[in-house]
Amino acid sequence: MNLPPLVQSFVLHFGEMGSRWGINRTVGQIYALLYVSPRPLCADDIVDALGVSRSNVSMGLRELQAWNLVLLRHIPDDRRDHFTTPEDVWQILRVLAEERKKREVDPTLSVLRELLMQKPGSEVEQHAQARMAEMHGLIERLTTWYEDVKRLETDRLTALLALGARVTKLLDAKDKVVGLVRRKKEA
Amino acid sequence: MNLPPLVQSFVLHFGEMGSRWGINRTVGQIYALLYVSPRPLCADDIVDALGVSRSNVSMGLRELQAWNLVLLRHIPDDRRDHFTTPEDVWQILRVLAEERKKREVDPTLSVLRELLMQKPGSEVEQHAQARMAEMHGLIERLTTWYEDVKRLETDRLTALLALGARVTKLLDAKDKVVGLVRRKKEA
DNA sequence: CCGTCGTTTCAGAATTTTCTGAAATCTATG
DNA sequence: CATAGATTTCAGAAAATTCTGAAACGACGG
Repeated sequence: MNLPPLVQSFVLHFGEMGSRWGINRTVGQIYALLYVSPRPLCADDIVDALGVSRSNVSMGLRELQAWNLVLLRHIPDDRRDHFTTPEDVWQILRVLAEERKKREVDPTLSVLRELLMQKPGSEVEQHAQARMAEMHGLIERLTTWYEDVKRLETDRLTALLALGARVTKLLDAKDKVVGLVRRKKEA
Repeated sequence: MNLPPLVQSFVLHFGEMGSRWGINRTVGQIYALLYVSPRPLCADDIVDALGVSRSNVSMGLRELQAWNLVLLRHIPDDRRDHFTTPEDVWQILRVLAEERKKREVDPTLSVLRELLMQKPGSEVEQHAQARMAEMHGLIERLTTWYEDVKRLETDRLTALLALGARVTKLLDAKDKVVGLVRRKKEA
């Protein structure tokens, strides 16, 4: 590996973290490299930069494409495929959230649904099902919330984030206004 | 493994998913078993239920304790340690979020901060740093938002979730009111 | 203290995942 | 349609991880 020190540190860190994120080291490194690179890179650039085998890079890029985390770009007068990450970090966040949900949440949700359909055959199974129902409820709430907010445009989303916990103040205010209006109507 | 079918399916699924969640199969299974079990279990119960080695269970429990996902319970007149999961699923969610943040986000955040302190030595490094700054900004926003909302009590949180994307309506309303008040003041 | 019951540690075996190099496949162009 | 450049596939090597059984450890009652 032969990279400017700053870039190298970044790339190595992503490699390390890769395993905690459910992607392997090489994939993490490739992603990091593309993320900070000022221009699209082709597979051989990546081989040179990271010092891993050509085929490993090929597989890594394949996986990143499956994750929708890299984009294919074509450079004029060059037959080779070039790759970048989406420009906008918010876009990246969306993609990441979507993919993780698909891989880590949806399967569990569907298994839970299935198990909840079955008739419990004993006390123990009955209790188990009640627990599963709780979990199912929680996950479902979270995912519908997520489905909702993911549609928001970026500036809306940042506004929401900036608001943070103060949202509840707004909620209180709303309740108060609604209460007032209702009382007025009833009078 | 000798469990009621419903429980077995659940446990096996969690085992499978374990790897996608960064915990290993046995750990996932132990957790699932404790989650649906109507009473606390001791290590040997788990060995019997899952058919894995005693030491494997011991290590699994150790890891789950590190994750704060299981609780130690003592049963009167029994010297053995017994284990459960937190009763409240929301509590579990909080724990999970906290731990994942600690493991998956915080290290990256601190690396980014460190790299952003350094002086770039070239064009390429300069660009890389700009990209890192974008990522850092995004993560920081998210984490401060998270720090905010994690303090909310459960019912507040559910209210917020139920509201979903309609929060923005509320935001618009607020902006309107603020505008009115301001104009009134200026008049 | 000693023995018993329960838990933890740890070195190596088993398994799984990741990585490589060689060969196969693909594709644009002369 | 042959060829050269580029990419992908795949079987096995390398590395990492998970799991086990044996031994060490700890604590409590006698």
